[in-house]
Amino acid sequence: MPELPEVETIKNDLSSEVVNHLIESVDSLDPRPAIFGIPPGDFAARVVGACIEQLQRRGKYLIITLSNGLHIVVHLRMTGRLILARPADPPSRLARLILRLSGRLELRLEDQRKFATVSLADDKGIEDLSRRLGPEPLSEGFTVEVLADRLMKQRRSLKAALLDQSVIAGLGNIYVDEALFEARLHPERRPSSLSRMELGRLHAAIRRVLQMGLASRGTTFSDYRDAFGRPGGYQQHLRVYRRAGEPCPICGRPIVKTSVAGRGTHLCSRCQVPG
DNA sequence: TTCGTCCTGGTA
DNA sequence: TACCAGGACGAA
Repeated sequence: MPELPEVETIKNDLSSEVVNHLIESVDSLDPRPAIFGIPPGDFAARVVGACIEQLQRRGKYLIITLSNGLHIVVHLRMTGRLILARPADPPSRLARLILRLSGRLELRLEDQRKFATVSLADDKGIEDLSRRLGPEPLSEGFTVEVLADRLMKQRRSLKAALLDQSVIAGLGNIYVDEALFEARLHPERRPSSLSRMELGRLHAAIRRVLQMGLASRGTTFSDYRDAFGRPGGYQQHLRVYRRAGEPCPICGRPIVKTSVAGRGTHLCSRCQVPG
């Protein structure tokens, strides 16, 4: 599941490889178009001939800025991958969209479960997208005060609030479970019940797990790969996610798997006490 | 605010 | 063979 650290890793990998390359042609390989809002032919007509100027990440979105003023917006959802390849490399059966670039380079969107989305946006479209999303948790502006302000308005569970991209951008199920364990907060706590000290712990935990995930180049269970097709390494450092039955690294009690906000949720029932 | 939907491979 | 995994969005 590509979350902030995974998308950031892909963005960094791709930036050094595809910036200043021309899009020479586009191949849409799925009868059900991966491209949202525009017929595949129109998509090709609007991007072929443009140069890739910049790659950015906003939340879990990867934004490819072109020389013609348009942006290709990619969301990998659960199983999407953006892989760099050479034309001679045989395409994976999972390939859905191929951008053929100058310099005999290809950028391929592969997706087992076909949830990934690609769309085209102008500057205003990117502004609208960004406005819909909450703050970037690794930015300087993401202070304890900002976190407190955004959580105080929430009435649902802490986990549901943290998964909402309009509250904070970039967190998904893995890093939310890890951050809540790190902060010793139960996922079903009401956000408004958090003390100043607990908010401080949560703020530090969110940043810490994301930074560690980034340092490990993301988390791979089965699907996630970086732009070169390599798995990440953070799964070896996870403390609760997918570790049900294993001893809590702090107190030794078995990690429990339950369901919160409709998502599989992993926690230590001794270290993370409901408020 | 919660649930169903999209989708397919892996697992019980 | 049925169910589970889950990001985002629309419906109830």
